Amino acid sequence: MRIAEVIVFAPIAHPLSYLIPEHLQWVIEPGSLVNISLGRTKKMGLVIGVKEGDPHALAYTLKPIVGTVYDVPITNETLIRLYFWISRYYICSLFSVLDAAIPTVIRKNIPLKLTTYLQLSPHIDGTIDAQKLPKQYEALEFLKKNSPIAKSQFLELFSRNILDALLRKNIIYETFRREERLAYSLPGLINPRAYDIQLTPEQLAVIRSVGESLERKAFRVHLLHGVTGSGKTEVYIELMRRVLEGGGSVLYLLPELALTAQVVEKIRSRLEGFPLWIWHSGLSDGERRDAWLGALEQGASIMVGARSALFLPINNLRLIIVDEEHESAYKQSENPRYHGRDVAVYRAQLEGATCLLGSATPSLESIFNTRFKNYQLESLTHRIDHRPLPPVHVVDMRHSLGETKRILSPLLLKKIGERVEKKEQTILFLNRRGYATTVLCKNCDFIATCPHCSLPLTFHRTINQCLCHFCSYRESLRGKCPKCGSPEIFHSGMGTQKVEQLVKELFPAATVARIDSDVMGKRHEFIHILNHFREGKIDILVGTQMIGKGLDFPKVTLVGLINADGSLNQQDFRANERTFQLLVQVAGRSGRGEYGGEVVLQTHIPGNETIFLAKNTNFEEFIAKELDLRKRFSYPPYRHIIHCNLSGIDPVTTEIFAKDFIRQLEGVFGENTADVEIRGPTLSPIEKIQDHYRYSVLIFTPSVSRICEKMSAFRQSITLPPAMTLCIDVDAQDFM
DNA sequence: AGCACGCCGACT
DNA sequence: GTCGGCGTGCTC
Repeated sequence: MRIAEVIVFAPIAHPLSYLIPEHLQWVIEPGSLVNISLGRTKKMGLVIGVKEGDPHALAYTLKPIVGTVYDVPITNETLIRLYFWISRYYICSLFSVLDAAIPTVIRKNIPLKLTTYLQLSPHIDGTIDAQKLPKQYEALEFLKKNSPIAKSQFLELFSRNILDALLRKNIIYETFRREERLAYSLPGLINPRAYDIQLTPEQLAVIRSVGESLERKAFRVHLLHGVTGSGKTEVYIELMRRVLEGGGSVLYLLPELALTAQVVEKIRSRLEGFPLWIWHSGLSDGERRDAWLGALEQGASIMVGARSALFLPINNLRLIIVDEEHESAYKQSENPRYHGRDVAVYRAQLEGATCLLGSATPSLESIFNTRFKNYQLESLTHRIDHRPLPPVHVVDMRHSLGETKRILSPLLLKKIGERVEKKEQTILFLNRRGYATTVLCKNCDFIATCPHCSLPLTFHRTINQCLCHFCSYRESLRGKCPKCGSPEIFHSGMGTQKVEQLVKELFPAATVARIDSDVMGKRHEFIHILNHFREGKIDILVGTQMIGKGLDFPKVTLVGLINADGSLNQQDFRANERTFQLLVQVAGRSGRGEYGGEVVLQTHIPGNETIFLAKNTNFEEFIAKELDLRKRFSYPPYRHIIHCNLSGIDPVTTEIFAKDFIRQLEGVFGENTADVEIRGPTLSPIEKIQDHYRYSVLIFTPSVSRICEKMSAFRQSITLPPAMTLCIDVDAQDFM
């Protein structure tokens, strides 16, 4: 008898076996979605394997599979291996992986939505008297120009009666068709520059190198480090073309959906004729279904999407591009807490495909991998047409007093004024991460730092002390700055609205727009603002880091970074890295066209090394310094961190449990071995969320694969006290 | 996840 | 005596 191994859509750690009934013998394969009964409830499951076996040899009786949801498998063995790997590596249930990997529309098998259309009959008997029946006449004239038309659209213009009359007279008839909801109908950005592309020698060299991997059809990872404005997208498109022409498919990943429209437009204009699909969280059920089934059936296609697109069953996948690979938005913050970039690399490995990671500011992890693993580094060192990187002016804001000057320095104001006069564009950029209550001396550059962790301390009002969240070191800094004199607890809080309002007051002649999370919620409004900005209808754009990524506006000649140091105060060993990336990326928005450009960077710590290196876009030196620092403290990328977050209502029992948790961990792994170092527990930076106190336990390890199985077993063995939750975050990106 | 079983408090 | 709380455990 044939037996199917089925993962049930229920939190069961283990696959269950089901009999394959005779009539489904040749239908069920790994990847088939099936209906099964579990206990006395009906459930859905995914077949992950089929084997020959004797059902009577088992201690329990097997139930038969009730039926299949589709007549074809909706996923494949490669993806099944990917699910298992994610579950193992990220220490989460298979159920949670499937939940993220297989969308509910696919699980529900919702019938395809048909839209009713109205079609003008080819032969019309007689005419309609324009005098007697003016409305019907009008409708007919309209239909002559607009047939076929969606019924709903027609009814917005004409009444129900008119429609019925025309139907009765057989002037029109109803038809049904599948809704057109391919990527092509996406409301997009206005087509960026139409061009005749002349690739630079540097670009050609990268294409040649990655092209070799594509031809070899063996797994390989390339990291493309190309300065802002160096034409990375052109390289991607050229490589995509090669893959598509050879009959392969491409997956193009972006860290967030705000960027998809722009990229899709660019690809569409350059790679016409190849099917292109979009995948992100904003799709409707129908769009999702179309994209999934389209990917499954169609070869030589392009899929542009967010990290969840990694789970699409793409036919003959040859190339995965991870754009802006350094972005921490690639990390999912709910279970399964996977990193899109790392899963992309693993999927490419399973597929025997090429993986291309690209960024102007690659992550330390990826740079590390080019040196110590097998990633191949590719570089684009020049901007297109040898345009220079914009000069950066650093403005010391420490002694700025007064409402206006505290936010906009005289230099920045002067330069904005010049742009407004010359009708050039300005982007003003706010670093929103600037809310941490770091202890920072206004007089000298002193930042209170933990002596054991090389991390800034956070001031806690409740205990009136500075605390390190990595090792619990605490220190009273009341009185004076240990370096000079007057200490002050500094926090830079200012919103985009405030800046917008101020700029409007100061430059009444200019058109000012703002993009922040409020606007981002509305996709159309966001695109609308960007279109207006591109068309030059907006002079000054104010926003947060959302506008700092990948956008290409040739007429921007000034970028102002209002609080460049905000993210340096973060309670996180990646603070330098994030700040550097942010500053370089945002500065890169300036001077992309033929007009040149410059950057004004306002900071309270002008002497800070990260800011200095970002000012000069000195990537090499930044990497050298930062890698050295990480090595000294054995932070990533030298070791991985598994962040365990324990939270409970009562602070005392939660802390006691956290300590007990560590004791048990040490029981499993030993106290400090080469494989595992355990730190904590410490109160989390956000110590209380919704009345739950949160404690962090950090596990440092050189290899997650070596310990994840033990971790998983450990997690299952412990019983959590009531109202206590445990989150395990492998390769955590933030420790809040 | 469901849905059982199971062991303790307040009700016809 | 039973109804019902939700703690623990199993589902091929």
